[in-house]
Amino acid sequence: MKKSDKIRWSGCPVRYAAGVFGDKWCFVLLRDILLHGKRYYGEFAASEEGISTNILADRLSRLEGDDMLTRHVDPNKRSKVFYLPTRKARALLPAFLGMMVWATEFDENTEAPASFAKAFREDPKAAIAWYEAEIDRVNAGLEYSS
Amino acid sequence: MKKSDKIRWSGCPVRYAAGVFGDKWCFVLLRDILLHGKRYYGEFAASEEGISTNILADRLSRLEGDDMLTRHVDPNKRSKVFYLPTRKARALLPAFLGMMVWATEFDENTEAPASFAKAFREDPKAAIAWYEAEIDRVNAGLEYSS
DNA sequence: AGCGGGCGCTTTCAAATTGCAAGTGAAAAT
DNA sequence: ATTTTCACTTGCAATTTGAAAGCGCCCGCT
Repeated sequence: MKKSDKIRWSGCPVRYAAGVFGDKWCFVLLRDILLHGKRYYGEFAASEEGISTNILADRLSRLEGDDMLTRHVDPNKRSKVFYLPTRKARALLPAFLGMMVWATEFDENTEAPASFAKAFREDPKAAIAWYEAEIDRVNAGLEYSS
Repeated sequence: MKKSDKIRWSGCPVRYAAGVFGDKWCFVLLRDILLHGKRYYGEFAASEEGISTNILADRLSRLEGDDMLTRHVDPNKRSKVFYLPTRKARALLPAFLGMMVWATEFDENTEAPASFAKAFREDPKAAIAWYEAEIDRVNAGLEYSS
């Protein structure tokens, strides 16, 4: 069960967003899926941040329940599982990239190249389209499955 | 002490953003400050979501430590305290509004009017400017203080 | 000057969540 | 047939949360 019994974490757009990904681990999972081309459970588990597997499983199923991801058994190796971003998750890209621009400006330890923020500010639509195409490219190698 | 000992929650822009406001309560506090014109401790405490005061105090000081807010004693009534958003917090507005557009599209229980998303999509800069002006307007009534 | 109330926290303690480590069971590889 | 890989699940200690009560300062009243 979720906390949604006490307060409806919907209604207000900000509260809704907080309910879906207002959590460190959901944040980095969405990053891995939307920006780093990760799809397999094992790839998420190996993330630099070191998420533990119980939390990983929990967050993946929450995101699936919130219609952000769909789960698929790899047809070529049925012991492996991958997750694909839904349209809803992909629609977060503009906001996500906006946050990245912000972080790039204010994090003095940022490792993001200045060119990224510059490109996004000059032509946000093009930057978004570029990441969308990346997502499609990664998905293309997997999408002949249930 | 913070969790930053084990993993540096900076470097990667998404991880940095998650470190600063990847938390339900920081999310709603920033909403209240950036979008709802709240400034006083008492106003935050009275938020619809019902944050408890220990968490509120903790999050306010975290946000202050992350240079998102500055704390001020009300010169007219020195038992009251208000918080002002920094330039860094205000710079989140574009990303924040982008998330709101997203939530408005996908939350079936949204209470946000369709006109909001429409206005933002048609002229994001104008929408941002409008909220910036609101923030200035609210601050104007308070900014003759330490 | 004294006193009662409002206000911004801080403390207390139980309950929920997290995180590490060690399973488990199905499927692949050997 | 046996081992290995893989995606979780479980057990348990440690951290975090949340509701409620407490504390100290400031203000307004008398």
